[in-house]
Amino acid sequence: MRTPTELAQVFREKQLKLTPQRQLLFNLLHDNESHPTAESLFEIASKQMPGISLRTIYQTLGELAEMKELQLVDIGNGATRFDPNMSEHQHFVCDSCGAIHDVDITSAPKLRAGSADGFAVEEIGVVFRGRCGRCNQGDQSRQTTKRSPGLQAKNKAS
Amino acid sequence: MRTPTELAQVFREKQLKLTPQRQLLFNLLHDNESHPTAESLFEIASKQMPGISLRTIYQTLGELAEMKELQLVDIGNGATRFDPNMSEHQHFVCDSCGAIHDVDITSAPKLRAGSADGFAVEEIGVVFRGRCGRCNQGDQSRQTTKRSPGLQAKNKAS
DNA sequence: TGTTAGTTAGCATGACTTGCAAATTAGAAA
DNA sequence: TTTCTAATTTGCAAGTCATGCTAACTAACA
Ligand SMILES: [Mn+2]
Ligand SMILES: [Mn+2]
Ligand SMILES: [Zn+2]
Ligand SMILES: [Zn+2]
Repeated sequence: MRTPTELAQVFREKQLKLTPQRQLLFNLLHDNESHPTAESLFEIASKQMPGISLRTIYQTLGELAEMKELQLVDIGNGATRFDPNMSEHQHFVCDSCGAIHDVDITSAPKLRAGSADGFAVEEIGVVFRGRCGRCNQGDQSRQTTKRSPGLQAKNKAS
Repeated sequence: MRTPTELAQVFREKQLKLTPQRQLLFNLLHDNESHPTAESLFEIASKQMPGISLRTIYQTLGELAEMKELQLVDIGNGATRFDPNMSEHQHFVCDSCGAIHDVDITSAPKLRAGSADGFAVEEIGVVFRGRCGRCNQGDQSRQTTKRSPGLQAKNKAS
């Protein structure tokens, strides 16, 4: 994603208003590597701008995504994560703490879906799952990421 | 996924009842390569067994998943897809017709997340997107897969 | 055939998003 | 600076997908 200043320029050119809500989000997202959810951004934004609407967060995130200023990262479970880092990279999701880390697949050559099958691949999404370094060592801390609650219901610890 | 007969055996051993609902699903899922949603299975099942509950479909699918008899395929958008094919393979999702096809990555060597970062990768999910052979040629048929409706709202065709 | 633990069916509830319309406001013109 | 208006923000309803809960039901076995 571009800098808040650059984005302001882009918005002006498209006769989109430079509202304080938008500017705040530009700032919160710039260089943000936490892969936040709309909800988490809402909480943070609310501190600096009490009263801002969650609806507006979704709205703005959607606009930025449409403008290719950020990408949506779908990790299967839970809310969509937003990523201002548009460079080609993949993600590692920690099943323990829920954190998402960027992963650059330098080694693995470009994947190719069998074009022989007639598929026109436009996008490839890769998500690694496991436990991050911190969660790996030490405590078996409480699981944050809920993996299909129901599917584990039967494990009744009696 | 194993055959309906084999599954019956497994269920008996685990003192799980062999209900007609379960048997029906065993049959509908066996060798099913359509990557159905719970809803689509429900519709088909309803024809052979009017009155069957969608809740039961979800319930049974969850159990089978827990038993590693089928896997959940998350394509980001829409409902979860269920896949009785447990062999290691990836998926291609057609953005035009929504169909999901199996893809065997023979060429691409095993991906590895930088273990140097201390990540313990347990699972890798890969989803290819694009247009399938049929949708690629001929008509630019109506899009079935809805990609973030809101994000395209602004494209007002006036 | 009776007994009972395992299942099903319905409906409520929850998580995450989007639709909608009234109220508000940024930005340009007067 | 005041006025004007199209763009935006809000709050709330509604939608989609999935799970929680529990009364009614039944497969399986003695
Ligand atoms: Mn990222
Ligand atoms: Mn498959
Ligand atoms: Zn972690
Ligand atoms: Zn297609």
